[in-house]
Amino acid sequence: MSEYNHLEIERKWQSFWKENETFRVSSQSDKPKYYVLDMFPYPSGAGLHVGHPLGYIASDIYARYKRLKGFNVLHPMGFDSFGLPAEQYAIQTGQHPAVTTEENISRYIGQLQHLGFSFDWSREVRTSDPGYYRWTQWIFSRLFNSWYNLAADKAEAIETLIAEFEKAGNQTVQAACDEDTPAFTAEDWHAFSAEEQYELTLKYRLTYVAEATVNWCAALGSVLSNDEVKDGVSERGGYPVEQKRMRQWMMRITAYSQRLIDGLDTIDWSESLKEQQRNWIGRSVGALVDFEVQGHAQTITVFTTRVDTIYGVTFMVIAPEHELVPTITTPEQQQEISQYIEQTKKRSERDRMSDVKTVSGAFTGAYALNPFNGEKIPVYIADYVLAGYGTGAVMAVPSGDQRDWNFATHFGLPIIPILDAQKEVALQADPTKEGRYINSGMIDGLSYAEATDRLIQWLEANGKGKGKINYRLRDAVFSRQRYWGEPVPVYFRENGKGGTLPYLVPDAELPLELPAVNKYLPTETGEPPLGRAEGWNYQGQWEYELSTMPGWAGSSWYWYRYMDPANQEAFAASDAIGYWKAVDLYIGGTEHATGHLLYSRFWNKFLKDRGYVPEEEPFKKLINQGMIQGRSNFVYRVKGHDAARPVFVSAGLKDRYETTPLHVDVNIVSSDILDVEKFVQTRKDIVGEQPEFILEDGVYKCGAEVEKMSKSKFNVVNPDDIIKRYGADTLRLYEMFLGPLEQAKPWNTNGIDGTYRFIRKLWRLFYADNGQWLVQDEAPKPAELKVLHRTIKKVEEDIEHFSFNTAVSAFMVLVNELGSLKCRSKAVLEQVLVLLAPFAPHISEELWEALENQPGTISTARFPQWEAGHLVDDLFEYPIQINGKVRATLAFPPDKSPDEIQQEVLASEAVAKWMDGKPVKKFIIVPKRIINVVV
RNA sequence: GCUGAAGUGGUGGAAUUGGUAGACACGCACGUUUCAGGGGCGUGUGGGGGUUGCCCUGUGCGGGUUCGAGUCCCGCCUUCAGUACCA
Repeated sequence: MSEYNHLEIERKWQSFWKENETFRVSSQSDKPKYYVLDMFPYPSGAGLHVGHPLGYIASDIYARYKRLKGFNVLHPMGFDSFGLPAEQYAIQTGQHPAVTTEENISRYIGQLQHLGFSFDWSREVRTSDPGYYRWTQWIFSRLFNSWYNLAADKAEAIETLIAEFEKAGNQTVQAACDEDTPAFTAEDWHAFSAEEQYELTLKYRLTYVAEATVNWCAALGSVLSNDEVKDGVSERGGYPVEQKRMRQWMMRITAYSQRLIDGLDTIDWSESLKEQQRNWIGRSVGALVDFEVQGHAQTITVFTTRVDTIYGVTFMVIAPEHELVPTITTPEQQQEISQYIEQTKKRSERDRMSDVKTVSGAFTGAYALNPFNGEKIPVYIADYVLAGYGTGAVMAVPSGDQRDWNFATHFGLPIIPILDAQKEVALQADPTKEGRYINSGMIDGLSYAEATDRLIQWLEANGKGKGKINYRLRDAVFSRQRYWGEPVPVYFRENGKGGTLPYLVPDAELPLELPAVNKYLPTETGEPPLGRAEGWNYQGQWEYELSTMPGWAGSSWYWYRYMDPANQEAFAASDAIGYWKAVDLYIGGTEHATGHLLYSRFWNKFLKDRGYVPEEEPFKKLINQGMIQGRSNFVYRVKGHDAARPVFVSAGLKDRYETTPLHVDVNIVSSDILDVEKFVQTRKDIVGEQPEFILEDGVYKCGAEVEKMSKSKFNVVNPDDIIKRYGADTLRLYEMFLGPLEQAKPWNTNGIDGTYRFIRKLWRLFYADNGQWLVQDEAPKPAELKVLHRTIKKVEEDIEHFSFNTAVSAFMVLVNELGSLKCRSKAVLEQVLVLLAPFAPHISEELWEALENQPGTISTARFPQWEAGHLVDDLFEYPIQINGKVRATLAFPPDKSPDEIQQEVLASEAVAKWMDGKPVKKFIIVPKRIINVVV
């Protein structure tokens, strides 16, 4: 083939790779391993758009590069195939989600293959395969059979906990457990029935059942996790979400809070992503302080990060939901309190968030006593205190906290300054930690750090409180009231007291397969869809759990399955895990920061604790590719015309009319100029019978705006069309060339011709326009070697830094220069192909094959290793600055000593002319840069 | 409010981390090719001036350090992303 035909070449090599299983990788090799992973996609019905492949192209370039560098590279792909859209579609059409999913996956695979990715498809996984979710269920069972030993700071088998209970009850055990766990001794334990003992262990297991306040989305018929709720509405669909108490499966992720924070320091992720996780976990160091309530036996415990402000406390505020509210409210205040609680309940979460300015609250009539000075302070309730954070009670310090200050001002409560460095606290709060304490009893005159230590010591010595680290992270809700997800491998058996207890389905009986149902909706009694399944019970008598696992279950361990995807005995064989260990490079979007990426780290740490995997962190390095946004085009319809005879005005003239902008399909717009004919043909719905177009400069220009790429905005660009027109190699290069990988950018095809031109220029280094073969077995010219090795070095560095856009630029320079040098040398052009193979694999393979097939040349190994680049410099030209201005240029060999250079420079006529006979004050040589002379 | 990132030509973006700012590409202009074309090739292209193998100016704004600053320091402004009655 002597003409560049991307369609033919790409088809040829894609089937070559497929038939030869070129990218199949073994888990046994003498080579060093490298694991490159993409976040696997949910196979949606819309197929891929040009934004999706961005990360896959980057990872593919890196994987191919690593192979050329002699690594054994694991680079798999699979599908996160449980999810909402297939189920919604099933509800509408009755088609089983498995069918929809299968169709979508086939389409995805086809599209991915057309991009020329080097995935090892023999390792493909799908989370909705029973052979896969068997092991998701198995991991769930391991979590159920584990507890978190705080003393050892790791998860252990539940048996070790039971052994402790038998020896010493639960008083010496340090464990992460439910707050309502009662105390018992070894004797108590032995006196309990088997069911009672079992029930107690449920309070310690890492996955457990609880009555939890959950985000209930009625429209979706399911609960959502906190990260699936955005601004009080569901992330998918934007439906309203309300708080509801329901029985739920929970994951005790909070046991891992500190380790999830600490682990961040050991991994190579972007600072912003780590920060997002840190904020989500929300560690705050502070203290618990017990306040006695006057006239009551109970105390109210508050959490504070500023114990040092304790002498500035002038009142206390507790959440309306606080358990002591009914107890401490005085009869006189009863009505006001009830009214306030009623009013709070009516306000949705969203209202509470949007309305942060209004001060509201109610006095309970009760007084608490400051443990340090016995001061009597009134106790209020207010909705700015959240029941779910800390202890649901705060000590209010109006001089140091603006919210407390607003509250105090509104209710006429006193404000006491506590630091000499505080600004006038009558005007506003000053949260400073500077200066020395005043009005502060035992800490008067101390600094912030001294005071905090002293106070916590006092609290602990007097049993009035203690230092405490608090986390914002909540245990994760693990139930979804949906059909298309992994069944929870649990059934319920009577406990002999009228209730039921959850028991695991034995491992040998996994997978617990998803049963058939007649409809994918909740039952009439409000049970999840699985309630419709006939005979859905264990051994014919005990009902299975009816909810399924959340979307993140299957994705929280999938990288291990790729290591050994067909294994029937384990989620992956230990020698495969021992070989691949963890993901070296993970590429994906930032939207999973507080979801998938956090849960995966949690499960990984758990699996490590229980000895199933070797590494504490699953993803060593993470790159977030930026989203490719759509660029929408608009036409402007003039208002006030008959719908059958609409008038459209070109963007430049639209200000002269009253217009309605309408999205127009970007695929019939080129450089913002509308293909009017196609528009009229394809959009009968808006053009009517006789549309009129007001043109400018003879064409109709569209308006444009950057928006998210979406079908409804008519701005989706399909990679298939681009591949057809320009080829996958061009698309790959172009997406990389578009800008830095991690940066969000709107899609445009403005520069794609330049990339296509580059590919054809490369082709013309090998074949002349008339199809004649140009490459000869001749010695490379020095200039060719120079530019070649400069490029190799640059590209190597760029790939290692994921700066693919500049690497592509370097290729363009290389090909331009070799073109003008009329390079014919086989040795040089071979290297060019190796260099380019990760980026544009099809054309590289094709030209490599052509090289091999030329008579008279010795066939070498198919794609040898990447040869390290080295600089070939005979002379280096230094611009010479005299007092800041470049006045001359001199060339020196790279090994010349600085002293010799200095002598020669000063001796040279060109320089002396500008120095005017003045003495040299400074002489600076920056190697390979510049020479600077100051006189 | 807090946290993180970023402001460079008409456009996307480079700049070896303190060393000739604007690489590479798009766009545009001119030229060229027996070029039908939106193709190929070449030249030019930050702004201003000019005696046209020259000068001045220039990286959001204002200062500073340095022989030398897009890059470092201080103070502002703007944009994007995440997050928030978190005690």
